[in-house]
Formats: sequence, structure tokens, C-alpha cells
Amino acid sequence: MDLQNDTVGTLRVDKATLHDQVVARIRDLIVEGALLPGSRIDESALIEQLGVSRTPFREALRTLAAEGLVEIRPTRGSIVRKLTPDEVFSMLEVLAQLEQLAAELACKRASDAQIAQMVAIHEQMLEFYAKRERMPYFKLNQEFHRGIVSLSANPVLIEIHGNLHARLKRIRFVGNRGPDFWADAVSEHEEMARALQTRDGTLLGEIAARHLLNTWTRVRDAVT
Amino acid sequence: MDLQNDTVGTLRVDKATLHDQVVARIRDLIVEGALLPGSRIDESALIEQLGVSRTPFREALRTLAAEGLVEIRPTRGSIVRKLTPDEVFSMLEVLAQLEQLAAELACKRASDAQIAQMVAIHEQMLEFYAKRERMPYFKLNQEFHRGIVSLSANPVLIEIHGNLHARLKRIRFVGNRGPDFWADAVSEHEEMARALQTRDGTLLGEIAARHLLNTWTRVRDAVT
DNA sequence: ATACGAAATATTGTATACAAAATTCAATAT
DNA sequence: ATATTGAATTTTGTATACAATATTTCGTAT
Repeated sequence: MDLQNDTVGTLRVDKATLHDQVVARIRDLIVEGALLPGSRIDESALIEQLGVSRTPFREALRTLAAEGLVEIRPTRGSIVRKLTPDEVFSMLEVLAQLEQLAAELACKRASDAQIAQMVAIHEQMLEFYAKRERMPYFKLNQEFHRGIVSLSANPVLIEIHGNLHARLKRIRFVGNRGPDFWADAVSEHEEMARALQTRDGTLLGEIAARHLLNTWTRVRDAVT
Repeated sequence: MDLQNDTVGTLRVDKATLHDQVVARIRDLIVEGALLPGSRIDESALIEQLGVSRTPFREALRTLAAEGLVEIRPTRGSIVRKLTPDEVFSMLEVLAQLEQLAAELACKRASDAQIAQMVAIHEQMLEFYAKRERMPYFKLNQEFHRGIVSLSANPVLIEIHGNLHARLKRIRFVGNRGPDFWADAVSEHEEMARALQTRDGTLLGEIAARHLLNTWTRVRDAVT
């Protein structure tokens, strides 16, 4: 079947359970935008496509519902969860607060080498910005933010941040495509890189939170 | 079967799906301490007790796993998730940050009547403290904290806070049983009530965060 | 007695079957 | 033409069956 384990040489890579694989696949379909918010999740079509039976598929939907990506309407099928503008704003409010904490912790706990690596990412972003290469910039941007959260060394923070990020991913993507906002974002990043180098957690946290809430104004019309 | 819907007069109360009922029941068993961390979740025993088949039961386990209350070990059964001291500390770190945000938002968004009600709860807590009635105090304490989060009017914040709170509930309970820490907690609450009345969000947030991190020292030995 | 290993047993993961909805669609009445 | 009703069909929720793994039990050898 489609999802079954690969083999590398004679060594089994296995690891992920069928449940985890199905969850990952459906989550990707949602996060990457193949399944649009509000659209019906066609069980028979997807179990066909994934080559699994209803049991693991429905269990996967339960975990995605708990993650907030799917809405299961009793006896009326499941849909990709649709976010109201209010909910998006609520999520950004929380996300900003979490990134602020992450920033403070990262400044306390990261090694010099780790900080150097973040700065390197930032500098690469500047190059892509100079060349106006949106997509590679966008990828690195995500890596930068995820990096700061990782450096917090707080697994709960990492998990919750990851979840909110996944829920918002499509919207953030739309937001970052704006035209002249890009320059603002870059200068905010410049500030962040400097704060990180001086390990000024309070400052970094403040900028990070402001940076994120600014995306709201950048994104608002895409969602309102 | 055990879980089936009640009837009030001739009116069906129904509402909750079987899945939600099973999730709620198992969650209660965990949160209230009937199922201890690390202990095996005996599928056949519990489906017997709940009167449901394996399908809805296992789906319930999936959502509880996503909530972080249950750990499903592939092909080796499920256990009540066990928290390491590090994880507990991580959760408190995040929870403190979330309560800080909640405090700031509550001061901005709550109505005068809502604030008055919170103050009333606080005053009742003082009475129970004077009479040294731990249990009623403890109940109101929870209501007070949940109240502040509710007043933030941020559904995402409310959801995440509720989840972390559920995961920590047993431990917080243990912590609050300490002897002379109680006085400290009460005086912190006194400060919080005052800050709320003056709508000083920054101050309230700071106290709330400090208050929560103090529970760590109160709780540390119960968990280390 | 203790350690080992194979058969017996129990548990887990997935597929399927069946019952109870909801939805679709077509025929009829307005 | 539009609305309405009621079968036909599809979809959903739950139970059960079956196959694959783990775990236990018990007999044997050291």
C-alpha cells in the first residue's frame, strides 16, 4: 500500500506508525493548501488514495481535530477547519506571546555556536532579499523563527508553537507575499539578529512579538 | 449502555457525542487521579466499564494522546503520560507566560461587572482562608485563575491554557497542599485582586506569572 | 534453583460488516 | 417552474472479525 515503510539498503527505516503517516499526509494536504478551509474531507476518496482502511483514517482525523486542523461535525462529515478573522487574531496574539518567551529563553540558554548559526541564517536571508528571491527567503524565514523557538529548549513551548504555526501557515504565507512590507520585515529581522548576538532577551522578545503582530496588519485583508 | 444520553422530563439533553463522552470520562479518570501516571490503560477493562466497543474507545485515546494526557506506545499499549520534572517546569514556564497575556487582555477587555465578580471570588477565598478550609479555597482558586483567562476573550488562549491546566492539575493540587506557602499564595492573590480593580494589566500579568512560577518551588519536591 | 526457549494466551492494529443517520434524486402536486 | 415528499443511495458511527505482535506460561536443561 501507498504508505508502507521504505527500505534503505537492507535496513528498515520504518519508525513512523501507520497512524502517524496518515496524520502527516493529511496534515500536509491541509497545511500546503491542497485541501481548502471549509472543504469537505471525502473519506472514501482519501482512504482510496492513501490505501488504508477507515479505521486508521478516522483515528487520524481525531488527532487532526484535536490539533485544530479538522472539524468533525457529528453525523455530517468532516471539513478542513475554517478560521474566522477573530480566531486568526487570537492565534497571533498567543503566538506573539509565545515567541516572546522563546526569545527570552533562547538568549539565556543557547550556546554561542547556536547563536552564530542563527546569525548565519539571517545573513543568508539578507542575500535572498537583495536578490528579491521570495521563496528561498520565505523558507529561511520559517527556519529562523523555528530556530529561535528550538533554542528555548522548552519542549512544551516548541510543541504548542509548532501547532499554532501549522494552523496559520497558509495565512502567514499569503501575508508574506505583500509588496513593500517586505522591507519592514527585513529591518525587524535585522534588529532581532542584533539582539540575539548581544543576548538581550527582553529586547529580542519585544521585537519578535511586535514583528509577529505586524503580520496581522499585513495579513488582515487576506482574511477579513 | 453506561454512557447513553440522559433525559430530562421528555426533553433530550443528548448533545455530546459518544466520542466526546468517552474522552471526557477517561480524561476525568486521569485528571482526578484514578488512573496514575505511567500506569497501563487496560483497554478490555475500560471498554467493559464504559460499555462501548473498541472503535470509539481507541479514537478517544487518540484525542487524549494529542492532548498530551495519554501516551500510545506502538504495539505495546497505552499508558497515562508521565511527566518528568523538566517537563513540568517547561509547562509552568509556558503557563506563566500565557497567564501573563491573559491578565493583560482581561484588564483591557473585561466589563466592570466581570471584574467585580472576580473580586467577589477573591473575597470569598479570603473567608475560606481565614477558616482554613483548604478544599473550598482550592476550588475557588481554580475558578479565579480560569476566570482571568476567560476574561481575556481569546478562545485560543483559553483552549491552550485549559489543556496545560488539565495536564498539570494533579500536580498543582499536590503543590497547594503545602503548609505555610498558603499565606504567600493568599497575599499574591491580594495583589492580583488590587491590580485587577485598577486595571493595571502589566502589573497583574507580572504578579500572575510570578505567582505561578512560585508554585514550582512549592511543588518541586513532590515531583523531583 | 535458575535460566532458557517454545507453545499457549492475550493484546494490539487494521479491515470489514452492519445499523442508523443524512443526502440525493426523481416523481408528483401546487 | 417551484416546492414537496418519499424512496434510493451514500455517508457516518459503532461493533466485530481477523492477522500480526507482544506477553505469559510452563517444561526442560544446566
